[in-house]
Amino acid sequence: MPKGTTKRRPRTRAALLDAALAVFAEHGFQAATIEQVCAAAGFTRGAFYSNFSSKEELFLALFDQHSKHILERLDAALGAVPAGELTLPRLVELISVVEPAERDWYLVTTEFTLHAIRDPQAAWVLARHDASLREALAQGLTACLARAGLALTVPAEEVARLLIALREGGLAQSYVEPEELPPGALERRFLAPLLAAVTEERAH
Amino acid sequence: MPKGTTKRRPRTRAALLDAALAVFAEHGFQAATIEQVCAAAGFTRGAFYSNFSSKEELFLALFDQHSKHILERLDAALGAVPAGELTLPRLVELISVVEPAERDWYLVTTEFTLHAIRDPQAAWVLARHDASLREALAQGLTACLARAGLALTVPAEEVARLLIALREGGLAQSYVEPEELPPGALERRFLAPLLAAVTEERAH
DNA sequence: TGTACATCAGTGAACGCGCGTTCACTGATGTAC
DNA sequence: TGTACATCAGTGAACGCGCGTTCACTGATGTAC
Repeated sequence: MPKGTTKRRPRTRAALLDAALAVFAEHGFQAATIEQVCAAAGFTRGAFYSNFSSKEELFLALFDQHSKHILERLDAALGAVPAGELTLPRLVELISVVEPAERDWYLVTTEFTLHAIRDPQAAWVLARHDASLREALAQGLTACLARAGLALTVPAEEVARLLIALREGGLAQSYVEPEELPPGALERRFLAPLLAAVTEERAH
Repeated sequence: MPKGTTKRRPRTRAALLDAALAVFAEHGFQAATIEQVCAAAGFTRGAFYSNFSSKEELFLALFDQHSKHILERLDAALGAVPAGELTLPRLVELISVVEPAERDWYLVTTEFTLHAIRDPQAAWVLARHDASLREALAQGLTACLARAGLALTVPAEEVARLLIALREGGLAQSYVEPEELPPGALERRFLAPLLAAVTEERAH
């Protein structure tokens, strides 16, 4: 007689989350129906309510999953560069990378941001995530620049804010007209002069 | 016997648009109901369908109104600076201004952007607006810098893209946590070094 | 300036559909023996 | 290794409410005389 959750459970939940990402990205949170999510995952609506208490909770869970994912990826990317080989152009390239899957996440997380601007509780959740993302980015950036013999002349966290704003704002333009502005192009063009403007040679 | 439209018509339409901005900003396009818009404007739903063919059309009309408004404001702002008095700090301040009403517009136009990323027809509408905004910004910026004795070293239109990305991305962060990052703060901090990095003294 | 009347503008009840959520049930899982 | 059975997981029909849209009607507008 099963006591806790069975092996199926986490797989079903994961399938629903994957499906939700795709469906929310295609239709938006409000317009997307639970039926669509369940159909995409190969389940019925009952299965959904067995795993999530509401559509809203699904949205939160999806955001939460992304939060963890993006932090891991950032740590991996900024940490995995061989110490000697880090030049400014390589750092720029590192920051400018936009994966294809990013589009769906952009759509969902931007919608979550709008939700957060309207709803204090969601704002708190988003703010906490943003803060840890900024911190990780600030630390990683500082460390990377140090390895390239450079130091920031303004607080790292504010530079992190700038980079995030540039990425988000750039992606908005890119996804509306992908041929006009490929994702990451704005960073590739402006990041080097921009970082140069807020760094100096480090005395060691 | 009235032949064309009466005086009431445009006033009703304007009232509905004003109400729609407020209601869409508060609840989002999908969650907002036509009943809410009509109530806020002081009309019944019938009046709405007498002026707009659908909720979608209202959204488009609202975006269209904003497009015109923002272009006018940009022209006014960049054009109205006394020729002699334009310094880089003043230009930065000019670009960094964020009006209180901007928040509602940010919510509605960002939602429209997400819509446009999903829908080619909306994308076309948005792209046309963005293009004229970029052009106006590029021209205005070039002219302003010229008056300050400076010239851009990269295409003005790409700098315009950068400024727009920075503003949109910055506003997203500001509106989630207004106390942490006041609207326009990112521009005020980074615009001067950034512009300095992409301009040079003009030989004349 | 007033009045009649054709047209325009807005009213509000009704329709109908779609979707979030519930619930009684069936099948799957996995432990105990 | 098999089997019984308690619990867990997912099924799918039904509910009910809310909202976009329609439409027959009433009141407002403004021109003609």
